[in-house]
Amino acid sequence: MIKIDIANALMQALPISKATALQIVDLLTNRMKQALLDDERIEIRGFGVFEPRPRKSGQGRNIKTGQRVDIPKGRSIRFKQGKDLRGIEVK
Amino acid sequence: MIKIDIANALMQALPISKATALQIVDLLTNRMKQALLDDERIEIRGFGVFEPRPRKSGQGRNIKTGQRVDIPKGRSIRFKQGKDLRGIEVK
DNA sequence: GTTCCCATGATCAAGATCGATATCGCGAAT
DNA sequence: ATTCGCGATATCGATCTTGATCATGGGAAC
Repeated sequence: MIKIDIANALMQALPISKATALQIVDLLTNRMKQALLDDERIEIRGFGVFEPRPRKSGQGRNIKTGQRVDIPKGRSIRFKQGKDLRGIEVK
Repeated sequence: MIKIDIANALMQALPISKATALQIVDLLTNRMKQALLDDERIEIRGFGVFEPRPRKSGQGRNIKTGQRVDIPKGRSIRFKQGKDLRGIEVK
């Protein structure tokens, strides 16, 4: 599923054009990006929670040279699946 | 940021009611949930990728009883942040 | 606006999994 | 059709994962 698929789902359920649907998707993702970049957590019950969290990790490895590389602390976004997505049966 | 905040952002940018905005948010999250439950990956360039993946884990521990608990293989949703969310500066 | 209900966070340990890097091929997005 | 983000890959330390229970607050009903 990619952006277009989501937009299609939207325009099928609402009386809007695909262009508008795409606008909406972009709008939402942009707002969410802003929030996450602003270190704000996003919680949508039933779906999941996006939580920006500091990462200190340690060191990785440069595949080319094989040498170790220090991984700066930085920050990562953790997505914790909500109840509706938990307990998924293994197919 | 919670569902209402997202809906507000939507209604501020588009000529729609808050009720409609909420509908849209629910619609999107529901469709995404369906896709994920259907073992489908969701990719939105720049934002991130939701990827259902099998988990085999091993065993955890029940805090109450202190006894080990077998962690069933199940499935988890991994969210990999896109380029726009990577390289977040540490504040 | 106000209230009620139930999803979520925190907590334990230990083992599975992730993340960062560089390059290229593929495919998402325009 | 063009552009440019993403997957795959290797290593290994940091981080996530599960279950039970209470407190908190998301979010929906009134």
